[in-house]
Amino acid sequence: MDAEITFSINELASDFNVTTRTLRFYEAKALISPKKEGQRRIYSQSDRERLSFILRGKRLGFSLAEIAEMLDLYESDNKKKFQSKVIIDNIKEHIEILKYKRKDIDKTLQEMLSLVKEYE
DNA sequence: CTTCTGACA
DNA sequence: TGTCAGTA
Repeated sequence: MDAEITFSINELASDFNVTTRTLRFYEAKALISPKKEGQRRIYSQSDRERLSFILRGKRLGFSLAEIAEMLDLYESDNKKKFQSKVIIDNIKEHIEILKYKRKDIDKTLQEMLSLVKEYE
Protein backbone atom coordinates (compact mmCIF):
# COMPACT_ATOMS: atom_id res chain seq x y z
CA MET A 1 0.00 0.00 0.00
CA ASP A 2 2.73 2.42 0.88
CA ALA A 3 4.27 3.68 -2.32
CA GLU A 4 7.22 5.16 -0.49
CA ILE A 5 9.58 6.71 -2.96
CA THR A 6 13.08 5.56 -2.09
CA PHE A 7 16.49 5.78 -3.69
CA SER A 8 19.57 3.65 -3.91
CA ILE A 9 22.84 5.21 -2.86
CA ASN A 10 23.69 5.54 -6.53
CA GLU A 11 20.55 7.42 -7.48
CA LEU A 12 20.80 9.84 -4.59
CA ALA A 13 24.47 10.45 -5.30
CA SER A 14 23.97 11.23 -8.96
CA ASP A 15 20.90 13.35 -8.24
CA PHE A 16 22.97 15.61 -6.01
CA ASN A 17 26.25 15.35 -7.88
CA VAL A 18 28.15 13.77 -5.02
CA THR A 19 29.83 10.37 -4.87
CA THR A 20 28.60 7.33 -3.01
CA ARG A 21 31.73 7.68 -0.92
CA THR A 22 30.48 11.06 0.23
CA LEU A 23 27.11 9.65 1.26
CA ARG A 24 28.72 6.87 3.27
CA PHE A 25 31.07 9.42 4.77
CA TYR A 26 28.19 11.61 5.92
CA GLU A 27 26.52 8.57 7.35
CA ALA A 28 29.68 7.74 9.29
CA LYS A 29 29.48 11.27 10.67
CA ALA A 30 25.86 10.61 11.64
CA LEU A 31 24.57 13.33 9.33
CA ILE A 32 22.28 10.93 7.52
CA SER A 33 20.88 7.62 8.66
CA PRO A 34 19.29 5.77 5.75
CA LYS A 35 17.39 2.58 6.37
CA LYS A 36 19.16 -0.67 5.61
CA GLU A 37 17.71 -3.40 3.53
CA GLY A 38 20.10 -6.05 4.68
CA GLN A 39 23.34 -4.29 3.80
CA ARG A 40 21.91 -2.06 1.11
CA ARG A 41 21.17 1.54 2.04
CA ILE A 42 17.65 2.77 1.30
CA TYR A 43 17.26 6.55 1.17
CA SER A 44 13.85 8.16 1.73
CA GLN A 45 12.58 11.58 0.77
CA SER A 46 13.46 12.89 4.20
CA ASP A 47 17.00 11.61 3.76
CA ARG A 48 16.98 13.52 0.49
CA GLU A 49 15.96 16.70 2.28
CA ARG A 50 18.63 16.18 4.88
CA LEU A 51 21.25 15.81 2.18
CA SER A 52 19.96 18.96 0.55
CA PHE A 53 20.34 20.78 3.86
CA ILE A 54 23.83 19.38 4.39
CA LEU A 55 25.06 20.43 0.97
CA ARG A 56 23.54 23.89 1.36
CA GLY A 57 25.25 24.22 4.71
CA LYS A 58 28.52 23.29 3.09
CA ARG A 59 28.07 25.96 0.43
CA LEU A 60 27.43 28.44 3.21
CA GLY A 61 30.75 27.53 4.71
CA PHE A 62 29.65 25.49 7.71
CA SER A 63 31.71 22.50 8.78
CA LEU A 64 30.14 19.07 8.82
CA ALA A 65 30.27 19.24 12.61
CA GLU A 66 28.26 22.47 12.63
CA ILE A 67 25.79 21.08 10.15
CA ALA A 68 25.40 17.99 12.28
CA GLU A 69 24.67 20.20 15.26
CA MET A 70 22.03 22.20 13.40
CA LEU A 71 20.45 19.04 12.13
CA ASP A 72 19.91 17.49 15.51
CA LEU A 73 18.93 20.82 17.04
CA TYR A 74 16.19 21.22 14.49
CA GLU A 75 14.83 17.77 15.05
CA SER A 76 15.27 17.58 18.81
CA ASP A 77 12.93 20.44 19.74
CA ASN A 78 10.08 17.95 19.94
CA LYS A 79 11.77 15.48 22.23
CA LYS A 80 14.03 17.61 24.41
CA LYS A 81 11.59 20.34 25.28
CA PHE A 82 13.23 20.72 28.66
CA GLN A 83 16.25 22.09 26.85
CA SER A 84 14.34 24.44 24.59
CA LYS A 85 16.17 27.53 25.84
CA VAL A 86 19.53 26.00 25.01
CA ILE A 87 18.26 24.99 21.59
CA ILE A 88 16.82 28.40 20.86
CA ASP A 89 20.07 30.05 21.89
CA ASN A 90 22.02 27.83 19.54
CA ILE A 91 19.73 28.55 16.65
CA LYS A 92 19.98 32.27 17.37
CA GLU A 93 23.73 31.95 17.20
CA HIS A 94 23.47 30.30 13.81
CA ILE A 95 21.20 33.10 12.68
CA GLU A 96 23.79 35.67 13.68
CA ILE A 97 26.51 33.80 11.82
CA LEU A 98 24.34 33.70 8.72
CA LYS A 99 23.69 37.42 8.96
CA TYR A 100 27.42 38.11 8.99
CA LYS A 101 27.92 35.81 6.03
CA ARG A 102 25.20 37.64 4.14
CA LYS A 103 26.84 40.97 4.93
CA ASP A 104 30.14 39.67 3.60
CA ILE A 105 28.47 38.38 0.48
CA ASP A 106 26.64 41.66 -0.14
CA LYS A 107 29.83 43.63 0.39
CA THR A 108 31.86 41.44 -1.94
CA LEU A 109 29.07 41.41 -4.48
CA GLN A 110 28.95 45.21 -4.58
CA GLU A 111 32.71 45.50 -4.98
CA MET A 112 32.83 43.01 -7.82
CA LEU A 113 29.81 44.52 -9.48
CA SER A 114 31.28 48.01 -9.51
CA LEU A 115 34.61 46.60 -10.62
CA VAL A 116 33.07 44.88 -13.62
CA LYS A 117 31.09 47.99 -14.40
CA GLU A 118 34.30 49.98 -14.88
CA TYR A 119 35.49 47.66 -17.63
CA GLU A 120 32.37 47.21 -19.69
C1' DC B 1 26.38 -5.46 -12.36
C1' DT B 2 25.59 -2.78 -7.75
C1' DT B 3 26.78 -2.09 -3.04
C1' DC B 4 29.53 -2.81 1.24
C1' DT B 5 33.44 -2.36 4.58
C1' DG B 6 38.05 -1.31 5.46
C1' DA B 7 42.47 0.65 4.35
C1' DC B 8 45.58 3.97 2.51
C1' DA B 9 46.70 8.28 -0.23
C1' DT C 1 37.10 12.56 -0.06
C1' DG C 2 39.24 9.48 -3.91
C1' DT C 3 40.25 4.88 -4.90
C1' DC C 4 41.43 0.12 -4.80
C1' DA C 5 40.40 -4.55 -2.87
C1' DG C 6 37.58 -8.63 -2.18
C1' DT C 7 32.68 -9.71 -1.14
C1' DA C 8 27.72 -10.70 -0.98
